[in-house]
Amino acid sequence: MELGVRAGIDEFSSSARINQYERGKHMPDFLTVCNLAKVFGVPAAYFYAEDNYLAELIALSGQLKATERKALLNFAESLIGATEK
Amino acid sequence: MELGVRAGIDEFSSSARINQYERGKHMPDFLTVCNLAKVFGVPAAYFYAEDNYLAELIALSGQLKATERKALLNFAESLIGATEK
DNA sequence: ACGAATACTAAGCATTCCTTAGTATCAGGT
DNA sequence: ACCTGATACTAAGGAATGCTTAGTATTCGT
Repeated sequence: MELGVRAGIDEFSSSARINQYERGKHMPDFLTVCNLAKVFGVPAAYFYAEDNYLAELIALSGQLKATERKALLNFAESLIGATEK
Repeated sequence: MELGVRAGIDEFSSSARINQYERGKHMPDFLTVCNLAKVFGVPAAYFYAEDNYLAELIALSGQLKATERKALLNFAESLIGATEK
């Protein structure tokens, strides 16, 4: 199952490119990252998260409806408020 | 006060580069994004957020301690669980 | 109004990614 | 076991992008 093709990459270069990404030889440009993100059903920012915690949070937030996202944001703000001062 | 210099960019090219980024003529490479993120005190993923909501969430999560981040993640999971099925 | 410092821009250089072509590896059929 | 086709992987060069340089424009303080 060719991942890259589903992200809109030409089928003749998809294999090579995905392999280069996996080996860390190259990073995909931002457009490609966005397309891959669509395939995985996560926000593009997911791929730039510096740890698994943040990655998970971004992935989850991508599944929320607007009202739930606001609730999550409020909760985050309250956590900040609790410790400062 | 030159922003780019604080992100470790050579002072002779900093002005030009920051300007190119602001005008949208170029995108900074990932290393530069990480350095800018440090300056702003946010995770690098912040700059790849597709809307303000997600950007805010990422920024806030960057300020949390480990235990708080877990709490936030749990809350997000509970929001998902509430709507599915 | 002048000078200095900062903002902005264009053009070419340098770097990075993408494409191509080819090799290697593996699974299924015979 | 052998052949075939499909997929995984890699290297090298071409295409695209960002970075540097140099220069112009603008702003700000005096």
